[in-house]
Amino acid sequence: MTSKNPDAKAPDASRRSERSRQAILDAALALVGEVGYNRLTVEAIAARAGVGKQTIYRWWPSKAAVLLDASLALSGKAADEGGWTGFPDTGDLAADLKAVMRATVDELSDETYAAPARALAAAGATDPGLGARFTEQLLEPQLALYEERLRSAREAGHISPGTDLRVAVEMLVGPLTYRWLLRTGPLTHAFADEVVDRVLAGIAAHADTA
Amino acid sequence: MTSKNPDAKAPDASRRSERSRQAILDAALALVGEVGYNRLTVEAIAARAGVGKQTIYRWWPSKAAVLLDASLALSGKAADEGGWTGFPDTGDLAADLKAVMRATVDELSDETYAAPARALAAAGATDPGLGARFTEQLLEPQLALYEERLRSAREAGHISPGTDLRVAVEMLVGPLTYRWLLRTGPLTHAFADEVVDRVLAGIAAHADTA
Amino acid sequence: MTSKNPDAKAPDASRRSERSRQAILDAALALVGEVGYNRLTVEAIAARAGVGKQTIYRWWPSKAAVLLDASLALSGKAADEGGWTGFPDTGDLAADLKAVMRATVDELSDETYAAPARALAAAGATDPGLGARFTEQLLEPQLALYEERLRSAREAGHISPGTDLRVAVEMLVGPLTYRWLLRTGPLTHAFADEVVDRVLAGIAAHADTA
Amino acid sequence: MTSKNPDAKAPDASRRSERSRQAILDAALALVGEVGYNRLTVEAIAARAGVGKQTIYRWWPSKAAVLLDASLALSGKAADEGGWTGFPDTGDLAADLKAVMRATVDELSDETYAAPARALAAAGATDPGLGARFTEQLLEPQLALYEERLRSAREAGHISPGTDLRVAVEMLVGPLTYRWLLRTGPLTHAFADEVVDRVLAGIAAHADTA
DNA sequence: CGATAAGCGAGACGGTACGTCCGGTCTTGAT
DNA sequence: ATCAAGACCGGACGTACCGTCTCGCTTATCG
Repeated sequence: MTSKNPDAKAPDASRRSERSRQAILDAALALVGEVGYNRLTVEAIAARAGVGKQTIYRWWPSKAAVLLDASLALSGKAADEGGWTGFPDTGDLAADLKAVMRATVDELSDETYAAPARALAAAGATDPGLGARFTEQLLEPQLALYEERLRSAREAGHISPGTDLRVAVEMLVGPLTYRWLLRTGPLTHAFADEVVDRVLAGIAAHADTA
Repeated sequence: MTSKNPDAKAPDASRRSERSRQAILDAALALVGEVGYNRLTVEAIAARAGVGKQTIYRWWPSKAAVLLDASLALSGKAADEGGWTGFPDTGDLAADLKAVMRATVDELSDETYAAPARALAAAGATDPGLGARFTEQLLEPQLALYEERLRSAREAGHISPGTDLRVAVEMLVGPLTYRWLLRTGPLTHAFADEVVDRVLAGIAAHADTA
Repeated sequence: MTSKNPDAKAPDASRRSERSRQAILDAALALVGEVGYNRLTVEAIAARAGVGKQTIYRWWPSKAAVLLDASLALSGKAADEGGWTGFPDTGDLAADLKAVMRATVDELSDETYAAPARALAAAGATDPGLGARFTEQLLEPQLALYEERLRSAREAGHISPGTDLRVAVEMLVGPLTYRWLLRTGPLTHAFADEVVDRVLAGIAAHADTA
Repeated sequence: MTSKNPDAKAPDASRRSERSRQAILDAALALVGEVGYNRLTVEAIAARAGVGKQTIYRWWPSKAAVLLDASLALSGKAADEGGWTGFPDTGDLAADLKAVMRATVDELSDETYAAPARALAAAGATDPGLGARFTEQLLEPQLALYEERLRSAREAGHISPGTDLRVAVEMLVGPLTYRWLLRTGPLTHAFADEVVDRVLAGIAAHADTA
């Protein structure tokens, strides 16, 4: 009789109220922006959404899960609207990476997007289950795009063939995320550019030929 | 110019009970290891420490602040016992960095140390005030050691004279911290070594001379 | 026109749990007998009743109010069980009054009944709002019975037609209550009889005919 | 090791600070008037009096005891100032009793005097130990004056020689106190007069001669 | 006449209870 | 069967006071 009770009656998703689902996700995003994650409560989400608390608990296990779904919806909508078909690939790896990293800096500086993201990252650090979903559903798709671009560059011979692409990706986004979460310094385009330049220098093709 | 209530009577620190202070910090560390940060309560800390709740609220504004002080004390004690006088400087920069980064990997893999640290990093991400103290008091001293070692290397001509040391430091610890907090992959010595090698390649002296 | 906060959401009384209501009243009576009014706490009532504190605060403003309702229920039950249809009226006024007053003396000497009553009287003396409810709901019904009996006697010509019945009633119960609350002397049947005799002498029919 | 520890060092009364004693009693009276007995706290008394809490606990066992002493001092001062040498004895018993009872009505209607008195009566009803002191030290002296006056009347043949003086006294003050504490009706001179007349009629000399 | 011990103002301390908030479950009536 | 509404049990919150316990600091005897 654990929390993930296999006997639990799974709610019938086909009867789910789409209206309520949307209202809950909207309310969660609005409230996390207003009061922050720590003061965000399921009760307030329900009240704001005009929904019974049970309707939230029926479909999500925690406020963090609600917020994660809300963020997924948000990023999905952003992708649709922005017409993002993928990572730019102009042939100039440094330029492409800088363009994306600068856009990321801008996004992380906009508290509308950043507040829920920060909250989820923080909650995920403490709650492994949530963290797994967060990483898998929000982070990985992004990382995969980076990785794909780097793979293309490696095949083009622009970076060393022995480069571990996964490590390279994390060397790019790691420092950015570090500054963003831990606020050890200003999150600027210059910082992003510098990281890109140094990482590329570290994995450059000539590095192995030397 | 207090942060919250200018009318608040500041308690008289000279009368503070050292016995209670220690008991509270010990209890906080013990409990965060047992139940995790989310289930950690001020009430439980007080009970475990054999202390009135007010004695906690008198000296700390939140459980996060207690945990920060506890971590500071812990790292202070670790430094004392470990006889750490600073960063190793054998002349071999890569080896020195790898030694420290591997030690960090080990520490972050030991949940005894990692649980409170993760909790604080997460709480700090959400609470700027706390985050500032966390970064300043726990993180910066570590970063400063890295920076100093890199400065020494730069002066010795082992890395490019134009290197922004601060950025270099964050390129080292950023990816590590990223994996640790977001669990995007296993936190291994190999990963640490790879990061060190790639970063050093990126800031190597010959990079500019080439 | 609520007494305190016009914004307060009134709870929906139709959904109230009768089981909880009963458990709370029972627990309150039991506890006031065990530890006395001063050491009676809302927390203990809730614990004993197996109820959340909020369920008490939702329906009552204070422990005194709980105790008042508990006493009302108790006196209601006593009236039901005792088959009390009203004041005795045998035609012998003195005998009837003595019977009732002696019964009152017995009741007030039984701490089971007396403890909550004393507590309520005391709390009511200090808290006008509570006092009004106490007087109106517990005391007045009793006084009305006395008054009715005296009216019947006045109509029968057994007491002076000019007698202020209200004052007469309070001359009967006042001294009794005085001894009970202030413990200026033993509360005995003899005392009750003496008061009845003296008061009747003071309002006797011949007093005006003389 | 009970609360009345015989080993307890009795404080040395000869060293007691009269200034503090007065300040405490004054503060207690002032505060009980401002916030009522229930919200009166030892801490507030100490703060208002500019006194350490221990100085209160050293000399009194509870806030009720402080208030009792304060009331004693107050009634003592009132007696001094009023030049009250005792009960009036003009030879007209009814007139004398009415004069005193009317004065009592006036006093009980003045919340300055009434608030602490009501609080003490209420506290005494619930706390036997305090009640005993209250009755003995504040009430009995008053009752004794009544009793003395009635004895004088009995010796003068104005009331029946068989009258139980103690009961007679309580028949006079009981109804008054009852109305005052339980607020069953307005506390007026007319009420006092009516009670005096009826009681005297009940214990009149001719009552036995008839 | 200087030590020494009391009372004293101040307030930190271990506790208990307060009244509130919210988590997560359950019940009711409407759709 | 889901939903809006919200009562319910439980538990933690942060606060207010309780009564005890040091702290230095006057006093005010007494050796």
